[in-house]
Amino acid sequence: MTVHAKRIADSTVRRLSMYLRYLEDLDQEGQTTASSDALAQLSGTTPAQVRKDLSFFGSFGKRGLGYPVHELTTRLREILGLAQSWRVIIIGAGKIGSALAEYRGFRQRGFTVVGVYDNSPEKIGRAWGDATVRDIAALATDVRTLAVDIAVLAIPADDAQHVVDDLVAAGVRAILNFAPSQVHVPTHVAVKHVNMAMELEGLSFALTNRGD
Amino acid sequence: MTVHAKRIADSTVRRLSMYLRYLEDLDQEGQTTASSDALAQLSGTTPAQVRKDLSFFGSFGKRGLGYPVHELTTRLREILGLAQSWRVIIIGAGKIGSALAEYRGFRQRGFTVVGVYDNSPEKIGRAWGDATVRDIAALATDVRTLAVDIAVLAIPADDAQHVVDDLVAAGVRAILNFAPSQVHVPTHVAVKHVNMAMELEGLSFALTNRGD
DNA sequence: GTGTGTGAACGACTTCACAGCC
DNA sequence: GGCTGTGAAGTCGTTCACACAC
Repeated sequence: MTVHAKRIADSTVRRLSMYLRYLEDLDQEGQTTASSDALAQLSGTTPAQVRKDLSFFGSFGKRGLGYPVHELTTRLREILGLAQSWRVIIIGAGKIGSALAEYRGFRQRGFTVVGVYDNSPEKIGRAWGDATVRDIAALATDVRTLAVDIAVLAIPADDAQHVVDDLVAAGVRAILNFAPSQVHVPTHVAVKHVNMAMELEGLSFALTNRGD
Repeated sequence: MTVHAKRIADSTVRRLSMYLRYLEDLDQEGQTTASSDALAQLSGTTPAQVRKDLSFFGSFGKRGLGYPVHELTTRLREILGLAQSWRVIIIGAGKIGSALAEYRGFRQRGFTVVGVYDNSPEKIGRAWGDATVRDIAALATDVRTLAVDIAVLAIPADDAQHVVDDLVAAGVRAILNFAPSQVHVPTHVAVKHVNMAMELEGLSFALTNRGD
């Protein structure tokens, strides 16, 4: 299963994620089919792109009709690995972490927070949602006992690489990094960066060079 | 000034932003020059990429030596439009917005929060950092009087397009969208998306298809 | 010798365009 | 008639490799 001849591009996966979101909406609205054109308009891409993206994984559509909404929704969940539940820890008991944990879609999509960590004595031991903030020193052992799949880093940039090294050593294979710094990992570890500052600077650049 | 023959790629701008971050560090450490190789290693890219990125804007380096750290730092700030201060409003007085406003780099880079908005009666009127949460209904007029450059959207996906339309009508030309939905804007408006759910799903995909 | 600047080669993603099927 | 699936063509970004400057 999920044997791909080609490596799937990052951009494709991102779009699949977006298609899924809109398909869920359509499904709830009772739509039974959706054309590549409709999906494209919703997700801000082109019909050809939608068809190409989906074609990497099979032929889900019916010519002359479009794609079966409910079926494709299920299929996309499988493809994205959302048919199962992922065990997530959040490192850094600050605003970002709690914004994430609070986010409805987070649980809805099968991500479960199984631990929250911080290095500040003031925060350790405090209640945090359903969980209790634990000492970051416990990470190495907890990663194994909690069977952690994904670690979310919401800590200062200077600490990021150090913590990542510990996580990787402990066996974590997926990291979502909110710290505004590049982290280095072995090839078998997947890392995604969310860098608000960078996006903001992208806007700054756009505003500055708008007149060209 | 800033007359570019070519359109600068988004990926290039993102890397410039990263180079700047590391150059600032190097500058503070007292480093006077940095090679493309050094910058590449810090930012997780290649030396050729660094040189190419910078070459779009001029010849800053000295052959055999590298790039002058302080000078390049200043130059990159100018290029990215960070030499000036940008006036930012945050829409949605929740965790995400406050995480952003709290972030040190935010102010440091010249982004100033000039207003915070929400539609919840419970939140309107409350203090929020230095500001007071205002009614989202005041947006249209405030955008002009406050001379807003950038609007940050930290509201539910369903409300995003509606608010964006209002913002665009009021003259905002740069939007940072944290809502997990695509928003449609005229071409003269710059939009960046930060979608945590999408990144997380990218990791889910990677974990699911790791064995390939 | 060391490291930049850059055209040329390469590779990857996107768009086109049309055959095929409903 | 409408819409998918997909090779082919096109476009855009990255990597190479080397002349050139310090």
